[in-house]
Amino acid sequence: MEVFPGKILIVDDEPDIVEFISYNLKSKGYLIAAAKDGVEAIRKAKDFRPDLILLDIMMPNKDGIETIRELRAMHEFDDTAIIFLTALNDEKYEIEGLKIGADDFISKPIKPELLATRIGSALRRFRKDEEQEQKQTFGDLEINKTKFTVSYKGVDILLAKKEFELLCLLASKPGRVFLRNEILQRVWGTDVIVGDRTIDVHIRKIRQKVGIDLITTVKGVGYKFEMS
Amino acid sequence: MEVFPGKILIVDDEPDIVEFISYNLKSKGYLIAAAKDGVEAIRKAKDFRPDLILLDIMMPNKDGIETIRELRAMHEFDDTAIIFLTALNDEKYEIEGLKIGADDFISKPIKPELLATRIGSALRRFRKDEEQEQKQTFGDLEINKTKFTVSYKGVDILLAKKEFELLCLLASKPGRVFLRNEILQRVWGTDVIVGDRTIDVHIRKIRQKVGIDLITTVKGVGYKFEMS
DNA sequence: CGCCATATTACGGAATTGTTAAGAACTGAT
DNA sequence: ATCAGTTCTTAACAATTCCGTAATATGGCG
Repeated sequence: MEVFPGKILIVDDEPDIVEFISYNLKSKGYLIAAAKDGVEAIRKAKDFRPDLILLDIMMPNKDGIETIRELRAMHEFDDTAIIFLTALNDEKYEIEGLKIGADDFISKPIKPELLATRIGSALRRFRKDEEQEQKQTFGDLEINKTKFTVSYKGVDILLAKKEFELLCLLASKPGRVFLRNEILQRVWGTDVIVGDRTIDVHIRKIRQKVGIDLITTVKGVGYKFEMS
Repeated sequence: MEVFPGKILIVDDEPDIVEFISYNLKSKGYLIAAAKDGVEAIRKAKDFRPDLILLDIMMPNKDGIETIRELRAMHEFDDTAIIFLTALNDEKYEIEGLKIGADDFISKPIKPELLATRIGSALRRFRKDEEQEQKQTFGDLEINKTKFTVSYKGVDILLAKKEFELLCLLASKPGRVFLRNEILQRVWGTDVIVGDRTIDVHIRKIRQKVGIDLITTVKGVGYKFEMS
C-alpha cells in the first residue's frame, strides 16, 4: 500500500450495493466510508472528509438531490467531487443534479471498470494539492487545517474541535458577516439543534484563547472575522 | 540547490508553451529538453533520458497518444514518468491515456504551482523503485523503514510491528492530523475490524517506549506526529 | 429606566481518550 | 507438538476534555 489514491464516501440505502462498490474500491486502495441515507451521509462526510462522494439518488430520509444541495450549501465540501448513482435512463435527475453541483453520473447496474475510471478522472479534476497543507494566514495569525492548529505570532493556540471549526468558518470569508443561523447550520449541521447561546460561548472561548480581537460581533445579525 | 531534482522533456508544438513551462521548471532546478512533435520527442528521449516527459496530446506529425504508445512499447522508458497536457475537459483522452501508460494529466491553461507539485509527486512515485535506505530523522529520533528500527539519541527502541507501522504512518506527514478512521484503514487494512480502543493502546505503547511526547492527540479528530 | 441582544461564568452530563490487565493469537525454538 | 515469550486485541474502568445550558452580568439604545 504505497500511495493512497483517496477517500471515498459511499451513500446508498441498499447494503448489497454498498458492499459491492466498497469491495471494488478497496481493492484499488481507496479508503472507504459508507452511509445509508442523506442524513447519515452529511454527518459522516463531516468527519471522514472524503475526496469524493458516491451518492445514490433514491434514498429514504433525505434523497440524493436534497443531500447534494445541502452539501454544496455548506461550502465545506467545495473541494469534494460528487458522483451520482442513478437508475438507468433517469435523465430528469441528471439535469437536475448537474445544476446543483454533481460532477458526474454513473448508472446502475454498476460496472467496476467504468466506476474506477470515472472516479479516477473525477478525483484528478478535483485534486487539491494533497501534498501541500491547507493553511491561511492573516497577519500574525495562522490557521492550518491540515494540522488542526492555530497560531498567533508563532505561538500555538490549542482550540477544541468546535472552536476550530467555528473559527475556520468565519475565517473562510474574512469580513463577511455570518448569520447565527448560518453558523449553526454549517458548524453543527442541519439535524443537530442547539440553543443560541451556545455560539456565544464558543466565540468567547476563541476570543479568550487567541487573546486578540479577531471576531467582531454584529448585533442582531451575527459574527464576522476581521483582523484589527 | 544541492541535489538536482531531475531531467524533464517537454513536448509541445507551441513554442510559447514550451518556453513558458521551460522557464518555470528551470527556475526550480530541473534540466530541460524540448521537442515539437512526437517524432522528435522519441528521438530526444533516447539521448536525453529524461526522468519525466510532459507530453501534449494534440500535435502534428504523431499525436500524444501514439507517442506514448511507442514510448511504452520500447521498454527503454519504463522508469520514465509521463504526464499528459490536455485541453480542459478532454476526458476521452484521459481514459485512453491512462490505459496506455500515462501517469497523470494536467489541463491547460497551465498553472505553474500545480505543474510543479504534480511533477514532484510523479517523480517521487517513480523514484521509490530505486532502492535506497528509507529513513527519516526528526531531531534525535530516527526511523529506518528498511531496517525496521527506531532510535532516539542513538539508542535503539524496539517497537512491535503494529506500533512501528502506526508510527511510520503518522511520521510520514509530520504535523498532519490522521483521523482515527484513516489510521484504522491504513494500518489495519480495510477488511480487518478492530475496536477503537485498540488504536489508543498502541499509541500508548509507542509513547511509553519512546519516552518523549511525539504523538499529539487531537480530540474528536485523531492523532498527529509532532516533535515538541 | 427597561428592553434586548450579547458576554460571561460555572456546572454537569456526554463524549472521547488514557490506562491497565487479562487472555487470545502468534512466533520461534526445543 | 509443546512451551515460553511476545504481540495484539479487548474489555472494564479511570481520567480528561468538551459541549451545551442556564443563570447572571453587561452594555447599548430608545
